[in-house]
Amino acid sequence: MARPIPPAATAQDGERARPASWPSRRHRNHSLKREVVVRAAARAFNAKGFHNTSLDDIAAALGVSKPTVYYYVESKEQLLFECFQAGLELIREGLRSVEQSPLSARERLNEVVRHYAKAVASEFGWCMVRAEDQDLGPELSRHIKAMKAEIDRGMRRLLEQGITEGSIEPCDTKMTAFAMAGALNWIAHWYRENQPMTAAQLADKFVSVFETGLLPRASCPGSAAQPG
Amino acid sequence: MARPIPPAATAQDGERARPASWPSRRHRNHSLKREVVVRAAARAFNAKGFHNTSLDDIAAALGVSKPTVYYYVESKEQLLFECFQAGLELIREGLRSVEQSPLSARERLNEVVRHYAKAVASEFGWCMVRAEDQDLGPELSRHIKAMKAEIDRGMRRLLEQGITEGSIEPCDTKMTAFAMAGALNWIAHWYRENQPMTAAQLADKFVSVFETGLLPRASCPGSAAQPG
DNA sequence: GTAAAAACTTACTATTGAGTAACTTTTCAG
DNA sequence: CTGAAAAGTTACTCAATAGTAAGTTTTTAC
Repeated sequence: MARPIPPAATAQDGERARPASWPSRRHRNHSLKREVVVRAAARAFNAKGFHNTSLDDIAAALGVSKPTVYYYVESKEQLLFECFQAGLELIREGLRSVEQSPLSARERLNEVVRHYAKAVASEFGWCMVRAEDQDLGPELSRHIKAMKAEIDRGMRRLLEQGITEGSIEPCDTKMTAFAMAGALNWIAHWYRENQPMTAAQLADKFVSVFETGLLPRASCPGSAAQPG
Repeated sequence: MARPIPPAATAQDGERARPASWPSRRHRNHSLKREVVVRAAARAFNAKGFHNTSLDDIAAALGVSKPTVYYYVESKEQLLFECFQAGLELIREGLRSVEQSPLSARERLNEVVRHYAKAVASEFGWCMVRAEDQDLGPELSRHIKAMKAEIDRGMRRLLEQGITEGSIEPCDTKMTAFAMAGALNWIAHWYRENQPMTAAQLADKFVSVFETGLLPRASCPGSAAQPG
């Protein structure tokens, strides 16, 4: 009896399938299962919120008992942190991916926005965006804040570069970055309940919203196809 | 002994000072004190989050005992609901305030944005934005969702009108409304910790960010002073 | 002055849920 | 086959806290 965590869950939903057999053979890999646990936690937090989810819930969702969850993870706080981090890491990847790009700053920023939107629409999006730093101890909280600050700096720098090189309209870079990040973060609130489009389509929509602005520009020919 | 809730707290921080003596004389008015309790709850939730705030905390902040809080309010859930509602009501006021306005749809939308930003920067902003509907029963949750939907409809309608009349650049009104609301809601996350400007200044900044967009428009003369 | 209503108190109950101790089963190296 | 390590289990502890019961003080209507 006591069927362990179903290994199918690892490659089950979304995400490109993992190399199938990586560190050691069979399904008896600790870190792989740990990942499954974190993912289950993310889904549970997603559905019911952090404080309304007990570790018994998470265990039940996996078909195991609570101490098994503790066998893989140190505490509930740690579990939240991992979800947090997994989501933020997706965004940081987006920032790194354009570091060497020859595109204009605006196009690079758009690329970051696309990554960002997909990260927030992922299963970790809700945790990343909704988790309160008050639920993490000072250590972990500081770590998360540092990652967030890095993302903010990266976006502002792209805005500044774009303004300097002329691919982005001059603006208050701080407020613009805040507004963009806020709009993107908020996706986590509605996307899971209501998925009228794929994350990629959604990402493109947001790029377009950020680029356009409310003021009419129809009288300005060619502005929709700016160089860069 | 047992000094009751200090009436000074009502007019203590921010917000225009209340008429000082309104419904009945003396400080023995039930609904006035109830308001003080709700406001204290908002501040406490603001500081520590809903689930990390006990009713003992709120009572202590007011210098009374927990059953006194229950004397004014039915449950913790109700307390959250009131905060929620207080914030949303500020936004709805914004929407109503422009209903009869002769301004262009874009200017009316800007006015709504200004109201919205101020509401989110208020002491109820955090609750309104961060409270999870999972923390409210089905009844109250439905009520909140209805109010949110109304706000969304109002913003979309202004966008549509603006596009029709030419004061707003054509766009995907649904996504644009989502992005704007998200950016505004997110203000609640950073404004309380870091208040580099007044709520009014902040509101104007956001109006400007939404209007401008990232695509350069410098080559388009006169676009900054559109009619309407 | 006095009795009833309003406003608060102390001192509980009852539940939930994080985390652990101690024991059992499964897997696998040799 | 076998014993030790890995993976799980049952059955707890213990603290926090939402909410209440029952009694006390304060206010005010008359």
